[in-house]
Amino acid sequence: MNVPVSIKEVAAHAGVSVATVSNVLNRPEIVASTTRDRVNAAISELGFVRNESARQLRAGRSRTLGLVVLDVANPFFTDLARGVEDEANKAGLAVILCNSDDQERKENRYLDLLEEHRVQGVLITPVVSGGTRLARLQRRGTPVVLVDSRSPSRGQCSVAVDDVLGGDIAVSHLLAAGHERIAYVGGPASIRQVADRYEGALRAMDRAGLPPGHLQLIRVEALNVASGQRAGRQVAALPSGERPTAVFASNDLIALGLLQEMTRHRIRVPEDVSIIGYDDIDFAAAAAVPLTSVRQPRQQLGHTAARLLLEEAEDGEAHQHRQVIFEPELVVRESTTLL
Amino acid sequence: MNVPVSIKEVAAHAGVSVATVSNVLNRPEIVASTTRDRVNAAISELGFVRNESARQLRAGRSRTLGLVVLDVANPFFTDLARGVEDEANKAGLAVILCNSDDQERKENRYLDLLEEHRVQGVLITPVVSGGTRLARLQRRGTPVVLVDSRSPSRGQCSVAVDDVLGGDIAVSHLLAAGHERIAYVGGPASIRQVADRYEGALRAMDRAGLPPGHLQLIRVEALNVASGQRAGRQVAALPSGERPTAVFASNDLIALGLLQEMTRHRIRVPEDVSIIGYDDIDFAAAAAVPLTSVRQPRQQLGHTAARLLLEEAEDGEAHQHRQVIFEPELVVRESTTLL
DNA sequence: TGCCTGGCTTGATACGTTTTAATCCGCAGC
DNA sequence: GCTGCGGATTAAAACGTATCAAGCCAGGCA
Repeated sequence: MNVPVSIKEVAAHAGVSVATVSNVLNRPEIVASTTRDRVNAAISELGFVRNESARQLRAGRSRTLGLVVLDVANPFFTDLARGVEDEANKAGLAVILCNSDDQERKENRYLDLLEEHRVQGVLITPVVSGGTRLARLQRRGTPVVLVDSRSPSRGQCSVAVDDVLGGDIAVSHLLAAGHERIAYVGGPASIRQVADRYEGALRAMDRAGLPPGHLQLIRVEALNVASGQRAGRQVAALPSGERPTAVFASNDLIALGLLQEMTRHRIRVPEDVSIIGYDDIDFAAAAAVPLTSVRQPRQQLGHTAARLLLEEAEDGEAHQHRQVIFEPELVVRESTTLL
Repeated sequence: MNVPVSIKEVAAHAGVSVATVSNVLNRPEIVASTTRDRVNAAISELGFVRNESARQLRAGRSRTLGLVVLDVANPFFTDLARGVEDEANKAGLAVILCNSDDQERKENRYLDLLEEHRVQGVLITPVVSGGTRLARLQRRGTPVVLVDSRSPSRGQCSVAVDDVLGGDIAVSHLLAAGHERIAYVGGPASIRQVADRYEGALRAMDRAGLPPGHLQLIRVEALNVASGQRAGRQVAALPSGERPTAVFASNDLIALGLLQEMTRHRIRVPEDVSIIGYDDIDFAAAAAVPLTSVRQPRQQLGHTAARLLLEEAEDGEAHQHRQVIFEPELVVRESTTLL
């Protein structure tokens, strides 16, 4: 039983033609019930399993879709993936999850692979924004939806969260609590999310009548816990008179790193320093000092992106590209307090 | 350019036969260099992309492999997936990552899907151990490697970590630090990992001359942060004379939940209660009190599993199944201390 | 000149499925 | 008895690729 059985053998075994077997599989209602039963019996007796490759070849396109993320280890992306998966499953599609690891080379390799698989479409948070490979893929007819990144050209669908607003919300919360000496810990400026949140932070400062220079900027080289720790050591090293009373971290991983370093240096959170993160990943609530954070609708982001993609795959040429933008939401926990 | 171009059009454009084009793609060395150049020119000019479905149909099997995990949101599994991915990529294979979510129904659905895709093999941490669907899949010729779970029957390859030893190591560490009132927070007993770590813990107690009843057992219903918090509330509710001086959590997510709850109740870690986790996920080191934990070689687990699978896919009938067992390793940080 | 050799190239076939158009057959209506 | 109809079935073609056996041709040898 080591060699898979084909529709042909099922047909022979049931004494019908292959077309009938195929009909039983795809439009059971048009075949007479006695024949149907006979075919089904043959199928389970022989252990027949459809060959997806053959179906795809015939259909001209596959029943899968590609999702390319920057970092599978970041809970933000696994939650997003979860949303995509739900929606895809509902439509009977499988998801190929690819991890570009922030490297353009890996991203390109995966895009090639997905194109060879003739996926119905690609959901991607691109490493760089003007990628030629991605444009080419799309030009050749594969629907592409940008995830957590806005389309510059309106030539494609995209799903994102308003990060400027998010930055504004975060800093407004700190200002409302009486903080004025505030620092922003941002990753590489090339990452749009980082830049937007900074812009939002400045907007909030401005509205409060504070000059932009007033917001202290601490740069880190990546959006992970280790970088947050390094930033934390910088903050801890400041004399307490110059130390910010509140820190806005550009994501929760950074915030967790900061928090750990504060604790290690016996700087109390939130009494000495308030910390606010971004994303509201599950670990944020579970931190030793539960993190105040700006929540992004992660799963919904995934849902929506997948739905847009399916829509586009359905509509074909007639498709109207859409740019969906969600609003983030403040979640107050214990890591921030009144000054 | 919306309809993909096939090998046939490339052939026409280059003035050769389809066989030659195929040769250029698969065995370039056997075709004359001038022809090769002409074909390559045609390929890039027309924007030809191989059709993977057709290749697979012809080859009889796909160039992908399936990985089914219990919980993508658990960093243990994403790290493992990373290891699998590395190894698979090296062999030119893509990975379909499936999330069974601890539900047998979803697991079965994914197994069907993978079989229809004619994957080269399946790597799986099964929801239940005696699954008939899995056995059937294997009987029909798809190589299966059990991941983080030992094969009961030796009828298949498996990769696991010695969890009994891990439990022993954890509790021995606590005993050596002078703790005697120790609690074990375990998930559902049906999960092998949970049971094995418990057994190891008892073994260490026994060696130290302590009766099994001495190890306090706290059951939780799942291996996640929320369950850890619930366990933490139980522990905090005990009068301090009866409260364990050390807690061994069956994984890091539980330990993080415990830690948070201790902090909330002003029970100091490690001064009042030592906590040791299991897995050593990245968040363990980044917790506000960096967690002592029992490290599993997660990526290596993935590497090895993938390699075993590829071996089996290669060897065919002649394959000798292997059971690989890794040893866990103690990582001491700040959440445990001398009594 | 005829034959062989070896390097390249190619025609034909198969992989497993779906779908279209055609066929078959029993039966009602005239 | 013939026609037409409609439901059930089927033969055949197509999807794009890889491979095998066969073919072609230039050049070397007898």
